[in-house]
Amino acid sequence: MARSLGVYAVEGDEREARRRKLEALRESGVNPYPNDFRPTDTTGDVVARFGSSDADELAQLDGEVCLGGRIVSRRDFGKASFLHLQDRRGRLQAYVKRNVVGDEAFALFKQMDLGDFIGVVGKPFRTRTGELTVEVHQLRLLGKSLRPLPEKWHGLTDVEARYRQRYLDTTTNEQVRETFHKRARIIQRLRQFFVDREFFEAETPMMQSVAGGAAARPFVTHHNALDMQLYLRIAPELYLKRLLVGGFDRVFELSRVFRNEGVSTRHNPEFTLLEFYQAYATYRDLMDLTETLFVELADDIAGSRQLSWGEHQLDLSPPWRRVSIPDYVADELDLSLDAVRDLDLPTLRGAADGVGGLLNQDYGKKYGDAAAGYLLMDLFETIAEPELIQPTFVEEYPVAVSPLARRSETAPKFVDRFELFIAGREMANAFSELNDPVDQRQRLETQLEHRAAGDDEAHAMDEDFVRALEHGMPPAAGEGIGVDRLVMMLTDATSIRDVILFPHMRPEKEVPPEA
RNA sequence: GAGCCGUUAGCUCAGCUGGUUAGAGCAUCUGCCUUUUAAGCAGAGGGUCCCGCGUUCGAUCCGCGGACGGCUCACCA
Repeated sequence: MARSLGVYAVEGDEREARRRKLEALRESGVNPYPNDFRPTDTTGDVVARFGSSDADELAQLDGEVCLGGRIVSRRDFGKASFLHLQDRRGRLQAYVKRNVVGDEAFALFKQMDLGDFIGVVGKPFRTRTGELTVEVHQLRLLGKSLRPLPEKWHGLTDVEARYRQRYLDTTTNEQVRETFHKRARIIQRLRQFFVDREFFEAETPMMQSVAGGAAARPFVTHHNALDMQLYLRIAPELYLKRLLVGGFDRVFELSRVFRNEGVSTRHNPEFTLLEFYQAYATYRDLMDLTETLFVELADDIAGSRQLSWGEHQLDLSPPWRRVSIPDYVADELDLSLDAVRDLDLPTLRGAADGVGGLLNQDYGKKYGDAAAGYLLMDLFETIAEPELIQPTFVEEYPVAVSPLARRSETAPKFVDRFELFIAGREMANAFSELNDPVDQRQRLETQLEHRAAGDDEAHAMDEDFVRALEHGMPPAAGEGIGVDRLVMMLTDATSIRDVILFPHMRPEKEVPPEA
């Protein structure tokens, strides 16, 4: 305790001053935290109504406006003061004069600080400099703030503080608020897009006894009453397909999944995934749908199909480029297309030598075509991904890396699948769904072999899922879209933490205690 | 998980080759100020220089270890 007094003496200084004001208010009978004030307007309403009125027009008004918000700046004079009030719609200047509000209210106002929530009633006018301002007739303290706001000019720029104390970031930085408003609108547009097309919105289990549907490590938890291990889902896929079996032939889910993996500018352990499944469609149909969706979003959110994302200038105008993996690899590395399509391991190994530094890392864990499939993917990613800047559908994936996708009828070692790349990032993953239960069981058993051989990201077996397929699933195509990355693209964010309100952080070593 | 960089007042930042008492602006406190908007003027207070160990007569500064963060890479969406 004595120690913390020393450590936090400085901040305590300002907080001490605010506490004293708080006590003084209470002693004079003022409740510093009332909840009986009802604003009838917002700053946005006032600007919309009076933003184009000149000083004379405003002078002839006889109505009042009533606002609630936080004091985010103030400029004091002896017997008057200007302040800016910020609410959900923006900020507006207010002018407090002692001879208007009265001595008592003005004395109270003098005790108010930056960061306090207040309610004001007053009349709009224009200042000498022409700024729309509310002349305050009455004011109330609605919520006392005991800690200082970040510096007014630079705002809060310390990245760590911005993420850990997002409330300060959003209070201070208008752009950040805008980004999250855009995110909310994107979520709504996504939902509406699928509802409009008669997709059923599903809510499937977040806690699963088998974490299926993707290749990723799950978070593990425990259910006490049932004394059983549960996993946070890594994907909703297997449940959404059960719904295809169950008669919902168009379904989607838009919510959180959890993957126990690294944190980076592109990864957060929990992230938002949109998955949708459409019966009687193929992955090719979903290409068209995806183009339509992205273009609608770009038009609405960014106002253009020409986007700037970090260092890249993007053009989302359809149709987008399509690239076949075996074609591309054979062409770029001057290999026999037949050998590549046949997943000929010696051919691919030889090519890997040429690419350099990419040989047999842990392909020993996999067998036969699987090893060749993984190798082909590594080859492709190494040589092609850096140039997948403009929207590109990459297609023809090896069966081994796609255990839930439908086998191609023309190239049986490949599946009917695409991934969408933009700015080198994977934005979507889609395929014609495997609805052959015999093939599905076999594929998952192969995954189990990989798992037994040490690949802890191999897919798990889900017996009930296979049983569901045995009851019959309509032919369908499904897709997953990484919503956070989509938001990043549409808001020109380079870190996923800039589009997630409360990104994952290590715990602080100590939160400063009460002084 | 690896590499590089960073951490100084509540906030934004200076701080020379290791040398007396670590500075500025904003914020806070006191006084003045009724059209300001990074308001102004005068004054005051506020620091475990991220933590620990070491080197040194002496460390915010150099070395080692650690914590947290950023970027890049790896895994992935």
